[in-house]
Amino acid sequence: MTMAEHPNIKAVADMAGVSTATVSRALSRPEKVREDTRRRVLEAVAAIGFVPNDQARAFRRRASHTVILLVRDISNPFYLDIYKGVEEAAFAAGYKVLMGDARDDDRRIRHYIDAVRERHADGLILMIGRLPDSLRNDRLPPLVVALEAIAGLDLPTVRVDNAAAAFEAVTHLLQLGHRRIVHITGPLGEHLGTARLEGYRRALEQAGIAYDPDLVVEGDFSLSAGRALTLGLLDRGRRFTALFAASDQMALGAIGALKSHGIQVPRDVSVVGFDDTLVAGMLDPPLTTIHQPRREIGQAAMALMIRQLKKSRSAPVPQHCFPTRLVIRSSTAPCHDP
Amino acid sequence: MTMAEHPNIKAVADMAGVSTATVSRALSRPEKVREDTRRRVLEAVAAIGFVPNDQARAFRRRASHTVILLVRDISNPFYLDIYKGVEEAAFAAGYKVLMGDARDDDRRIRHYIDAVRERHADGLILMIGRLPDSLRNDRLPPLVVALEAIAGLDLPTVRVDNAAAAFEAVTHLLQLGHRRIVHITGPLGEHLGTARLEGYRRALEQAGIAYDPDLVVEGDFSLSAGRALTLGLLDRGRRFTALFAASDQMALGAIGALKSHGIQVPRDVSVVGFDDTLVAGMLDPPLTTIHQPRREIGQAAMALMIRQLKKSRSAPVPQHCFPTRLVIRSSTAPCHDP
DNA sequence: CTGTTAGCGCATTCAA
DNA sequence: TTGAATGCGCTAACAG
Repeated sequence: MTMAEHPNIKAVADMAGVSTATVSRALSRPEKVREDTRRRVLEAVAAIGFVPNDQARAFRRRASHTVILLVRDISNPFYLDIYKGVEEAAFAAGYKVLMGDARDDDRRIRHYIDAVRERHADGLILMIGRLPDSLRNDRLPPLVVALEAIAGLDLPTVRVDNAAAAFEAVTHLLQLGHRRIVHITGPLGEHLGTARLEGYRRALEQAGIAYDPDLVVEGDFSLSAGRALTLGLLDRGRRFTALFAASDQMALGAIGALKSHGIQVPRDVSVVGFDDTLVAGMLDPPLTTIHQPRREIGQAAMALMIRQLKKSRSAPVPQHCFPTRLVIRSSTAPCHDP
Repeated sequence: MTMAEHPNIKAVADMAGVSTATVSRALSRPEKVREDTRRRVLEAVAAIGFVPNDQARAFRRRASHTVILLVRDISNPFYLDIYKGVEEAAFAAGYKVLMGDARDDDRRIRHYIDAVRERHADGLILMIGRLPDSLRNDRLPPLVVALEAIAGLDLPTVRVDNAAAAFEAVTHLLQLGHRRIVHITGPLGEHLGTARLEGYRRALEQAGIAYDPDLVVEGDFSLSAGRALTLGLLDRGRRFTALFAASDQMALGAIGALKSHGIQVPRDVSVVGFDDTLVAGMLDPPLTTIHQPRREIGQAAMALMIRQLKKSRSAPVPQHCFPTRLVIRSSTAPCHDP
């Protein structure tokens, strides 16, 4: 007698001398089955080497137990720890995680949203700052937003206080005596960009320093933007003794640009980043930056997702806020400039 | 008349005045359906807002069109470009990619292998160096190995010539006049570790330099290992003018250890890494290292996977070999030591 | 080229 | 507590 390639619930039922319904119950809702029946079923399962076909189960239950984590740009190591947190929470709850790369491309974003309609996934954790207009009118699938905010949409969110974090970063520079502080922002069409800019302004205001638009340039979080914008400032002859970048990547680009002009960090210019990515501590000099508890944020986002999926869209929209922390390393120093 | 929450193929069939089979064909194998019938079906699809339930489709076809990419440690940015390549090839072919974190933990590895038995995925792309013994006897799911090798298993593989790459790296150091060259290896129980060590030995041999076991220490690719092992060598008073680490992470750790002893790179000691990760070029000094075409490797691995899934386990085991390239930056310099 | 029919494997009624 | 029967949505024979 040869064993079936993929024994099914029927084979188990036959061997255990019960019905398929009982096998199904014994496996999915053990409490609804008598002790010794359950034992017999489990023995048959083991004997036959039965593995439930989760594809069929998902089909029947209309739930895939899969969640998509959609990020801006997958090649940013920033997301790795987030993913790790999401994956851990998912793994523990029997969920799988699919990672999606939005690349600021409407077609790709749409594709991942559609994946829920096609039942590949039950919901999405968004780490992007906007949705294509073409989607705004559709009925959206279960969503959780992590570290971002999508204008006009009130969604369950895991966030940090970006303005407060930026305020702390800039205040650190002010306390070191800096007065002419450049800010390379994120995209100003999105919350991440405006909130950090807001913190920058508030810090200056509190210190009684006028806001100088010449010292503020709009970036997009990328290394190349950080480099190009800093070079632009230097070319235009802007004078400054400190620079606050809205991401470590841009801080990195800025440092490269400064070095290429023979400007030393932190001797001539202090630099603060945002994110505390892995590289931040390895740079020369190690970067002062804002740390976010990425792993915990990922876990919380997944927890929110699971909750939403279980409660079938309950009323209150949960907002989970995590603290940030300024990590002071060696890229910032007292201002020597009068 | 209200629209169904999730219109199915039957609704489309009714509206288009055809059978469900025709709708199915019109969508999955358009060439098997007459032009105008197809048009009518597509109109109905659009009118109704029908989205195929891929869960049901996968269930019926017994294929999930999902592949798992199982890596050693997800927090290593090295894998991001690989993932990107895999995802691109998958996206283009209508496949999804699930990323799994092995963490050198048998339970986790087993879990991801089981995911195929449970029909979550059709196969796995492995970037790990071993499988738990408990699995060796089982019938394994479709596998592709990328950049690694699993002892005793002859699997479709995308690889680079690690020995040749290491040979090139060490030869570079030899040409700079170095004679006492440390090698921090990968795990010597696995191919990645032994192959690179082999290249190191061959390079020394060709230069007529005796192999000195005191200069070779076994690491595990991690930053902390690089640091600790280098400190160990220094503590033991080993003298060397160059160091070849089997990963950038370990090179990073080594540089940190050297700096902490006041040893400058590359003035006092030249350092070569392996992988050309993002940080390599940003370090101070920028790291000389071995570059691997990660994105292409990811694409090739996915292509091999798809081929395997389509051809239902054909006979010849494809081996795809990619070239590596020594990227010379500033962490290596001529030897000043006699 | 198209329709009819029959399941895929499982979870869930409804009775017993 | 258990079994018989039903159908999720779709695709794949098989006829016509």
